[in-house]
Amino acid sequence: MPELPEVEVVRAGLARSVVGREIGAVSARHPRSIRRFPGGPDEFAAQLIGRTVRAAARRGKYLWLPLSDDQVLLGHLGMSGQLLVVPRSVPESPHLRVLIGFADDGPDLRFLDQRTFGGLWVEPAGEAPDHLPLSLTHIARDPLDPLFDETVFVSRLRRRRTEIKRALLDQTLISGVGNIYADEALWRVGLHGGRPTDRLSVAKGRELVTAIREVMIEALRQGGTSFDSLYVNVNGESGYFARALNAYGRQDQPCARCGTPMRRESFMNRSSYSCPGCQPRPRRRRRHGSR
DNA sequence: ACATCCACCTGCTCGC
DNA sequence: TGCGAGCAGGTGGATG
Repeated sequence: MPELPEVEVVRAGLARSVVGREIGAVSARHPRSIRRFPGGPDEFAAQLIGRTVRAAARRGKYLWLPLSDDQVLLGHLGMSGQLLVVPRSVPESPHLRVLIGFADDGPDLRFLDQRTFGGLWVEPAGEAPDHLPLSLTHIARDPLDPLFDETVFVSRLRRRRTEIKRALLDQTLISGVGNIYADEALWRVGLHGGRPTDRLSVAKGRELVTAIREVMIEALRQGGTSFDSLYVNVNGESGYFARALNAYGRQDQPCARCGTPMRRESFMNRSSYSCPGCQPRPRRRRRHGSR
């Protein structure tokens, strides 16, 4: 899926292209894409038509558009979702799931989603300034959020009894990190993802946060990571960070730091990439209570 | 509360 | 060419 940098690219595009516009016709073409909205397609459209988009917000990998009347249009791109801003004359793609038109007859907002893991829904707004809706309160602040509390994150991380990569992918601990940026950040600080969280020093924890933030900011500057046309901005354009990746997808290629061929391991039913030289596997955890 | 696993989908690539 | 297996950037809900 798009991780934080890719979602932020989309949010910025929405801020430029749809804020201030009144929603016109709405058509939900696939019930699965609005499954998180209890009312079904007609009610979904009714909740949107006539309302004006006030802002474009994001937390982690979730996006939302605060609307007039204290409602928000929420979205998650899942593994393959796209939010595109396209002129009405552009033919519909076979993966079009939700079509949102505007009263000004300008470009549509189209939600495309090949695998339908993503979705859109409408919900009452939360409190200002962000209007974070209730369904997102379990999502932790992300490392680019000015209110992200690094000290709290590191201490929660060290209280966990799990592996560091699992923890990074847990959106209730830190949001926005997915499989690519977890591997990139772990490579940068020389940690294997299997290292136990409760034996990480505070200093190393802070280093890790810095690495996550740095790799995300660099990716953002390059428009995000795109291996194919699935991950694009609202204008359908790919980002260029894929060429700057040091870990993800680099199995058997030399480590950019030490030259050792990179390894690929299976983890949580997905792939993890790391350097055997810079990121040694942890020794087996000592039994609890032993010394 | 916390930790872990799996279902939910489509489409592409690879080996036979 | 065809076919099955394996793989893909995520999450919520069910289970311990």
